[in-house]
Amino acid sequence: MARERKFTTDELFEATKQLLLHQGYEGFTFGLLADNLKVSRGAIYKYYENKEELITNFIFYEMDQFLLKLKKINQHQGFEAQFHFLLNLIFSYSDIQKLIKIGQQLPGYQDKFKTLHSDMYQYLQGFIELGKKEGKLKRHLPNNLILGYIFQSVAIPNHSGIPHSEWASSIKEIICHGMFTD
Amino acid sequence: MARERKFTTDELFEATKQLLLHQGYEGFTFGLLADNLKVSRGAIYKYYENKEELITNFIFYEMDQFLLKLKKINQHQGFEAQFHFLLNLIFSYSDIQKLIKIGQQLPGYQDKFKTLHSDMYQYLQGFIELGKKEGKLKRHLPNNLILGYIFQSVAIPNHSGIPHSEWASSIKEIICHGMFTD
DNA sequence: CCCTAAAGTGACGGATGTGTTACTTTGGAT
DNA sequence: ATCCAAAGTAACACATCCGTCACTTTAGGG
Repeated sequence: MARERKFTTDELFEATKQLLLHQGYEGFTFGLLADNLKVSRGAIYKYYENKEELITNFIFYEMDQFLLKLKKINQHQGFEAQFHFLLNLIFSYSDIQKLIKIGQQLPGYQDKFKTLHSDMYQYLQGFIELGKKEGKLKRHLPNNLILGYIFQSVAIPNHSGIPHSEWASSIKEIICHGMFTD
Repeated sequence: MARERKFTTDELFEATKQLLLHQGYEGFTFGLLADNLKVSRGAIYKYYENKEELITNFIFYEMDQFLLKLKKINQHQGFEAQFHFLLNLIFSYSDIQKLIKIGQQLPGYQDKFKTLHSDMYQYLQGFIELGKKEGKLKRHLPNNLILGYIFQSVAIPNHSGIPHSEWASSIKEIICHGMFTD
């Protein structure tokens, strides 16, 4: 009963993601996006009223995906297992941090993103507390610093082309035991 | 022999810095900048041909300032002293990482920034090697990961308002000895 | 086969940013 | 007092992006 679509929502979101990561919020335009999808600009307006609505929808979608997987952390028994699950998850969603920061730029949504972000941190407080209770994590370190530290670690640029597995395991080691020998 | 200026280069650079950090490269405009300086847009064109030239000049200036201080690292004896000097320096220049990333967006200057960046890393190789030679740093960790890690650590957002001194010393501890107890 | 409704197009008017230029202001030198 | 050159202004022409709207295309149901 209708004409065939020239792009799917998945393709739209993927193109949006790439553009956002490479151009940032201000550099993102429907023109570029339409070019990417080989479609006219007007076609996108059939689905989203404006750039803000599209980006908001997209980033909330990405965060939902991430939170969904994050909540599986409780399926793992013991702090150590949860810790490795979390690190692997963050590595596989290494772009999410950047996207959240872009989301915070959205006019009128700063609050929503702030609460979403702090909800996430809140949700992980239990994980941190478990680590401290099990005597694995140093008690005197602020919880939010520990979490921020873990999330930030994936953003370190790997210019020198070190293989991913070596890179990841090195980071894990520094997070756990530091870069000093003693 | 000339009229009094309404803004100094320092004021211009400071306003540029704030705008760049808050709006990003694409969101930065001469209009906003002129408003900030309470001056007409045209006045800025008396000194810089366009936005790209201004931003390029500004970021190179900032990096030069940073590199100048960085080179004082050799005035400190021993790895440990150099390590704390570097960390304190990075904390006091916590914006420079963001600015460098913006610089990498400058069309036609990616290469220049890449080499500048890798020069900086190159310059610090000696420092890392010293740490390894003194037996302080773990030998098997890639040098560039260690450096990237140190530089990245100041970017962790301190939302919960923990005092700077506690924040900084906690970060130092994690970098050195990790967040695990053993 | 024809009609319909969803999908897509292209051109519009408005807003904003850019770089230029002719103009005015101003302070020191003669 | 006058002149000049640097400093600043304001308006212009140009480009880009935005959101809209009247239009065309196309697949499926009757």
